[in-house]
Amino acid sequence: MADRSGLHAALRATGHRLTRQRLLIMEVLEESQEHLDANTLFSRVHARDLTISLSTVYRALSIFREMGLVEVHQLGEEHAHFEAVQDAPHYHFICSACGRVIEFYAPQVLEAVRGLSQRAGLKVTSSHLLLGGLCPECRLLEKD
Amino acid sequence: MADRSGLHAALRATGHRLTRQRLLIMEVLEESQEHLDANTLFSRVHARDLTISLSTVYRALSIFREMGLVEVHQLGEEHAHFEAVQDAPHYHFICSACGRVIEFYAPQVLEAVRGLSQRAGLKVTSSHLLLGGLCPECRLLEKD
DNA sequence: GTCCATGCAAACTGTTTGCACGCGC
DNA sequence: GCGCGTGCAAACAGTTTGCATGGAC
Repeated sequence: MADRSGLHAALRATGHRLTRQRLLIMEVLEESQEHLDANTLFSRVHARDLTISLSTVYRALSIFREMGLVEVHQLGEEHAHFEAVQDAPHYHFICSACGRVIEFYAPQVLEAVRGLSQRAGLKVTSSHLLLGGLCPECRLLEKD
Repeated sequence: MADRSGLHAALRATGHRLTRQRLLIMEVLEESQEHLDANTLFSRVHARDLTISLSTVYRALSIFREMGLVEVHQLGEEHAHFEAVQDAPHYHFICSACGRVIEFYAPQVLEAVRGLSQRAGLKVTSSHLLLGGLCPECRLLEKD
């Protein structure tokens, strides 16, 4: 999806146009393997294109989300964080001391969810597991 | 905790005072086994005490959270939802069609988290698993 | 040329805060 | 009586929206 033509095709398929701004926003999103909030994403995009506006970033994120290209996470109860979707589903740990976000994989969770959805008759289309606590470093610091 | 003396003791232990407002807010929270957002909670509380204010609700929820009496959930990416803590940890499924929230238990998740935290050296103090999708009813409706 | 996408500023929602008064202890 | 807790209104942060212009197709 990192390539222009892939994004172009995906946009056309959903009735949207490929614009300079949308291309740039998706590029920055994919380059930064982090969970950017709207402001950080905006400043990175703005650094490369001074005319781009914050609302355009929000609007692009909104349609990317509808298209399934971007996921939204509510980390740490504050504002939203965005990331380009990846192949394998993953989850997040956020350190309450330093704020660092650690990604992890947990196939057992997927299995548990699958079993549950069958038993309860649910159709599960998204799953977010968010852990909070202390990361290894902060854990040591707190020891004293 | 539903009783006045329990709340009183818990508040005193953390250097807070028992007020008419805090007692009422906790009562309403415990009566409603739902995930109330601040406005709903406020209106229920307000119905019994016309002088109470929304900021008092927010302030009470804030100290209840610090005290570990109340949990906050970000359901459906909108505003926060609050609920009195329960004995067993549980998780949430939210139907994207009707908005209904279904609680469920999944001990496998706890185990997966425990294994992960040992391996990665994390100290996990909170875990939220939020599933999205279609509930049994809405799933049938969407079939056609 | 058509109509969607953009930039700007203003609106909006959920939540927090400053201040003077009131009440728990 | 001391000092925290309250109500009110104003501030605040993040996000969305109305409108006129610009650009994708």
